[in-house]
Amino acid sequence: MNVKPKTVTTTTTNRDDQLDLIFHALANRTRRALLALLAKGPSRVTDLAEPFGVSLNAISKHLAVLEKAGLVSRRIDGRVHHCALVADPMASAGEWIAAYERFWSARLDSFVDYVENEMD
Amino acid sequence: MNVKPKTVTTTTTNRDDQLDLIFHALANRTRRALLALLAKGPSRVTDLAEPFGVSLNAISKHLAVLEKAGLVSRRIDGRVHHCALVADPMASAGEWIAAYERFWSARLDSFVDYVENEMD
DNA sequence: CTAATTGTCAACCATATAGTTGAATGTTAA
DNA sequence: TTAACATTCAACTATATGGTTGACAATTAG
Repeated sequence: MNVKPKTVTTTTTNRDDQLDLIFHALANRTRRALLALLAKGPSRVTDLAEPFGVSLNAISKHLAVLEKAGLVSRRIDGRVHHCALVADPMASAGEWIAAYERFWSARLDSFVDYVENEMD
Repeated sequence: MNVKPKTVTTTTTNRDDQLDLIFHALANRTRRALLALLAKGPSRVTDLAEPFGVSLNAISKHLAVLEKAGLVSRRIDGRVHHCALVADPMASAGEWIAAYERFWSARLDSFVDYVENEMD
């Protein structure tokens, strides 16, 4: 008796925490642009910062936010940090959004119906 | 010459502004829960607030954020405000995310390959 | 060894967020 | 007409955000 498990498999962060972090990370255009850059391949912090009109420090902070959301990984090689895109967490966000797909496909469907019946 | 158009079709908010608003709106679990409620049908503000352990005012503010992002519409009928889900803007966010799908489908693909070749 | 490079840390600032309480507005019901 | 109801507005608090500058630690190059 009283054998309820102590390790509750709390995945450290539950789904809501994770979605909070991911959506928050995506809610900034500079961070989205950083992800777009990383989609072209891994890159050093300085190179990532170069296209933006803000300080290296600001980019460093943005990368920390992305890292916390699991969207960026980092390999430290001497003094240079190589950052890489980790898109997997976006799948969670995408799935969450996809659950609402039927609510916006309706309009499209009626447009399709309209087009399909236009020959009448 | 010098006939460049003056009305640049600035849709008042450009795509980045819109994504900022949408992702920010989604980056809060209470607001996501509100959208989930509204997915079941339109609802009055008071009814929306009832399941949450926060003040009506807090919910009122969350609804304002969702409205600003275009995710909620409101029909005022006397003293009661009827809120409804407007999922369409989610499509933009979904499309943005979908552009990264190939970066996480890789893993899934190799799993599919593995399964498909398991008979060898 | 010294100097330049890479990147973070620390402190600071202005603004935004999420929440509160209390008052105000408008609407419906008794 | 008065009282209850449905919401927002206003003011306030605590914390987070995005940015800055300057210092620091570590690595590499001259």
